[in-house]
Amino acid sequence: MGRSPCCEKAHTNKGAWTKEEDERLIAYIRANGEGCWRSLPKAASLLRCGKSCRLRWINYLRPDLKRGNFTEEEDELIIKLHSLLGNKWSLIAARLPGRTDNEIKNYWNTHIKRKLISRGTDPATHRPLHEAQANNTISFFKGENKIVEFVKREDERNKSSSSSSCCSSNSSEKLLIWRRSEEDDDEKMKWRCPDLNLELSISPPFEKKEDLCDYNVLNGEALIGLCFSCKLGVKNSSECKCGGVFLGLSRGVLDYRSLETN
DNA sequence: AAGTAGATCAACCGCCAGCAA
DNA sequence: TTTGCTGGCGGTTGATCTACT
Repeated sequence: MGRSPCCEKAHTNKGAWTKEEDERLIAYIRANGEGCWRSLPKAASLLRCGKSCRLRWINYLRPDLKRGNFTEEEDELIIKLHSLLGNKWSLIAARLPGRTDNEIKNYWNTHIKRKLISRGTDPATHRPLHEAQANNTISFFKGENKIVEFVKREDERNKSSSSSSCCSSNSSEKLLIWRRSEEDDDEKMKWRCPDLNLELSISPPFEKKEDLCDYNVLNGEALIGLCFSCKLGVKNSSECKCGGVFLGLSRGVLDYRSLETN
């Protein structure tokens, strides 16, 4: 038995939206807010699937969308976030105000992939192309799920919290690489990246600094004092331990050197 | 001007997680 | 615990645009 359709397909329009449909959808959401997408088409007199309405609103009609070309800063932020989160477009989009997951996904596939390849970087692994080709079993590092879970959790928390931030609220963020080894709460936060090959020509040796909640190494310089959550660029984090000392994105680089391996 | 190839991006599809009954 | 519904997500498609011959 097949899956039942999300809505009545026989009487719905498909393809590009007309101006009139857009206007109806905007008018309805302005008047009633984003409610139940399934019932919205009928309520708004639209011959569209609820999913289609949601997509149209989120990706195109929402008033807070930023249209136009991506800036160089946005490019770099996307690259950094992708290197950390993988193809989690919605999480990446959450850190680029006014951009949608669909937009970023398209932009990645049409522009950034090529840009990285031209730099000699494998867009899938963010490692030098010749290494990626030499290694047939490329995998994203195993810490990814922990990171994604953490970011999702903090995003959810921030949605329901309007309290002041312990960290910078500038969301063109500050994604820095971190290392984390919690001695007292290891089930919750301890993670490693054991399958990362750190024998990289670009990598100076890992240098351990004691008695700091976190740090990373940037261009050979130790950046001290950032907690795990701040290095993720997560606002209002319950995990924040550093008190919000924050470094600008312009200084942030994804640097696997600081990820300890076992 | 016409044809073609490549690039772009809006929209669709199917899967999955969360939730309620 | 199971089932069905819904919203959300990522992958993919295909219509349209642009550059080139």
